[in-house]
Amino acid sequence: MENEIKQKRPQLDRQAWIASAFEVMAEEGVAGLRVEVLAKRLKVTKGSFYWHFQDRRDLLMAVLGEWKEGRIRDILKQTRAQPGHELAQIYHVIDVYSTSRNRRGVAIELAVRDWARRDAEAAAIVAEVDDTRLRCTRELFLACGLSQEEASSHSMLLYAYVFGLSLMLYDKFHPDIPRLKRDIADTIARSTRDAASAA
Amino acid sequence: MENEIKQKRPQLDRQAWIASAFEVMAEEGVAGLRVEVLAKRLKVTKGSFYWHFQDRRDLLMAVLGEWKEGRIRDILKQTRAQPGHELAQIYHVIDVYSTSRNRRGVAIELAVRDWARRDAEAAAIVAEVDDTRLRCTRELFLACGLSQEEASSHSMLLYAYVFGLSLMLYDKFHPDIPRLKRDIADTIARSTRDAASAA
DNA sequence: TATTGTCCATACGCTACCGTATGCAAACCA
DNA sequence: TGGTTTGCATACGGTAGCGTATGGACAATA
Repeated sequence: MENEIKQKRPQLDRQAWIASAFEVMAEEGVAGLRVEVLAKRLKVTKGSFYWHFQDRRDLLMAVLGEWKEGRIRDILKQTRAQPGHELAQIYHVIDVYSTSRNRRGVAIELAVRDWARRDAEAAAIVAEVDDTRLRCTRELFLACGLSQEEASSHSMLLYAYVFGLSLMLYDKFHPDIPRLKRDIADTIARSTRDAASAA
Repeated sequence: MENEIKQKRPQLDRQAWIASAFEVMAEEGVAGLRVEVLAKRLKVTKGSFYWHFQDRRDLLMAVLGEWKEGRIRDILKQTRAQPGHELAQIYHVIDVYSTSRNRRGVAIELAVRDWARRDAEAAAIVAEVDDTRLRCTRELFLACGLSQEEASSHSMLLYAYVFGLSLMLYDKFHPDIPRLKRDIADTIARSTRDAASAA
């Protein structure tokens, strides 16, 4: 009876629902995150959903919590530089957080931020994540020799630039986008060296 | 019969619906832009709506068209500098397009861009607007003496920064945000002078 | 083998929408 | 003053979605 493969019910848990929720959020945004749609994806009915979750908001809050933890873990990891290699790490962060290398992550990021514009709890989480990220990159700039103020402003510029880029549609603008991005990364990171060497 | 004031029906036209649609979009995003909700706002029923518009998409396309025209008009206006004052104009653009001075406009901007992520027609419009804006600010940088490549990358950095900032929640990060923004504006605009004077 | 708990299906009521059909009053016109 | 057009109201059918209630299959347990 080899046709009986996978007759075992997957036995869903909250994690499976949450994982699937991230998928839908990346494609459709928070508004598209519907209980019955999600159920169809997982090939069960919403009866299952309401067993694992109290209601839709319960899922949303779980997604939010997981997103926060993941994002904070990630920024800590991406900004952990070997002493003396902080500048390289800055370039690395710019690269990793750019849309081209991280389409799915950016889509989720934008969905969460759009959500946060109308939901206080989501806004609080986003604020925490932003604060953490800003601090982490500031540390890198500080290690490059910038002053507190310079490091703060460069950190904010880096961060705003990366996510701002993900909002734009710029294909028509320039024939060599990769070069453009390199130049911009240089502008953000290199003025560092000027300031550092001037100090 | 002074109680009869304003018994005159406002006689709605497409413009009134479109204007109201922008309001709703700023608050709720495109997903919140529902025919019956809009009708309730205008104190009529959707019978009126379907007289002026073929369907919901008809309204959305009208909104999109108006948005595009307005944005292109605006960037042309904001980047029209008196010869010799291009650098000041760059600072002006950064200021005008920042969230704090233009909350409603930014909200609409984000709503449209969120929409564009899932709708090809909206994406085409956004691409046009982005291209126009990028070219306009590039002209300013060129007038400041930057090379083509430098002007392009600075234009893109300026633009991405401004809209990226509107995605962030950074109140906790720094005690003096205005100063931070000034420093960033200097970084974006001033490296201009370095490059120009170095040339 | 009866019992209980786990996990999901089915069926239901309810609301918010979309779009259509039709009625209707006021304004314009002849 | 009767007819036509304009601009909206009302009523209807249909879908999608939320949350609840309840039943049932299956596994572990006793």
